[in-house]
Amino acid sequence: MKIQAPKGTRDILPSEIHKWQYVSSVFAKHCERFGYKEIRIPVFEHTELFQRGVGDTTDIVQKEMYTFDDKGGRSITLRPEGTAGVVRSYIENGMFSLAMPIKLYYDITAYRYENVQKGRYREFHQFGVEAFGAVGPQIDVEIISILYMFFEKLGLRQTGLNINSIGCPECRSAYHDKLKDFFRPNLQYFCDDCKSRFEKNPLRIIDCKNEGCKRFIEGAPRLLGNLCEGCRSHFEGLKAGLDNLGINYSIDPNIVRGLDYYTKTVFEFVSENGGSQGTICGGGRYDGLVEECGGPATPGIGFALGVERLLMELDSQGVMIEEPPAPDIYIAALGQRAMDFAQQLVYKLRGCNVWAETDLMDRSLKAQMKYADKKGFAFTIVLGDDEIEAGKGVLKDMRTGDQKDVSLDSIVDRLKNQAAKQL
RNA sequence: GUGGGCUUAGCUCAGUUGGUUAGAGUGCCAGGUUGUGGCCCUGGAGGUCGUGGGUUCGAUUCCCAUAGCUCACCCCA
Repeated sequence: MKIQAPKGTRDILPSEIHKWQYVSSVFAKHCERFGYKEIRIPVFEHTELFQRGVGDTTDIVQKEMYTFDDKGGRSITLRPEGTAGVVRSYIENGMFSLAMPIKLYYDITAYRYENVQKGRYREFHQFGVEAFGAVGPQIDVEIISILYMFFEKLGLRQTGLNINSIGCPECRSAYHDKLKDFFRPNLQYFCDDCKSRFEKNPLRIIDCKNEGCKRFIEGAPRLLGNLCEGCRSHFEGLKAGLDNLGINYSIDPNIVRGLDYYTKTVFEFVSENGGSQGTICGGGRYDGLVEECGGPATPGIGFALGVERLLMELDSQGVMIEEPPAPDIYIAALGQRAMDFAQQLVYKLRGCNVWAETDLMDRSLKAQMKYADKKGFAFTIVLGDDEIEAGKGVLKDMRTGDQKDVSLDSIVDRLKNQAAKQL
């Protein structure tokens, strides 16, 4: 039986790697400009971190985690997202004693055991940002502006920003009571999922897509209209801050985010090209998370951006990503003397940062030329006994087909100081 | 967890109303030029026709099961 990549994983092949490298490097430089530093966290953590951090009631923890016991009997889980690990690191490394706010970004893989479909994989890539220590809405605005400008830099259009506030524990518990009072008379008619949500997180009942439930959801009080004074003014501050920067947004009271740790601000960027996996990026504030994970009470906010979905969106919007550069020069050699010389030559050229290759398969001149053509070399040098004897090589421009003799003594110096393309 | 579609060469796909050695295009390798790529011509390698079972004289083709891929629901990046 042929061994295949596990379901939901895929190879990123050399033919497409330049796209990944491009978005990663643009993202990294972009974040640095906002004062964020990269953090690298483990692929796996103790299972408990995600149970506490992401939340026991979430789909992620309930059914999507890659969890196993290691040989020491510890329960280990492949990270289903990045925030929990970053928070753990923040606490473990005492970052709360560094200059606030702490501003971090990351470029990671994440793992969720789900059925795959377009834009959804079991191993997927996320760019993320987390900021700790800032209470006010200014940091919310900065975080969102990172994304807004990032999409602009990449040349994306029509990517909609939706924002919402889901309140703090105080106004949420008051609101939960209100919601429960609203749902309680009809509780018996709700689906099983909703019945269990009723106690744990009644907020999520509103999201239920079940037709039977929808009838009783209609007219339910909205959290956005029931925020406490602090949360209300925070949300107002966020909107004013976005307006101040000219960032367009819509208010979507239905955004809840599937992770339990969110408080106050939640937001997402969605593709307007439809598609069921339209959420390219999601994020929000998590003021209780650091404390929940055992650290000092510290406000935080961040986002995660799906790299697969970002690339899909770039593709569907026709945004071109520059092809990798063509190789500089191929040394085609005939005969042992010439081949030995060619080996020396490419070695020297490589030492001078010139992209040079020569034959490794004892192939005919014709086959070597074919290779140079297929790989897109700008130039070749043909070397045989005659050339070695005369101290010259035949330099060929592969695009035009023009050939001319070049001195072998000076060839390295010439290529060292100027790109082969300019020869 | 639930439902639909698909599965023949590295890739994209034909095909067989069940019948000797299963095809094309493309890609790869080589030759046509014993010192020259692209175009063209010729040849070669490459397939247990997803896997297992059944029906049949005979199955890639019909039936059943199963796996994988894919799309969608839920949820999410």
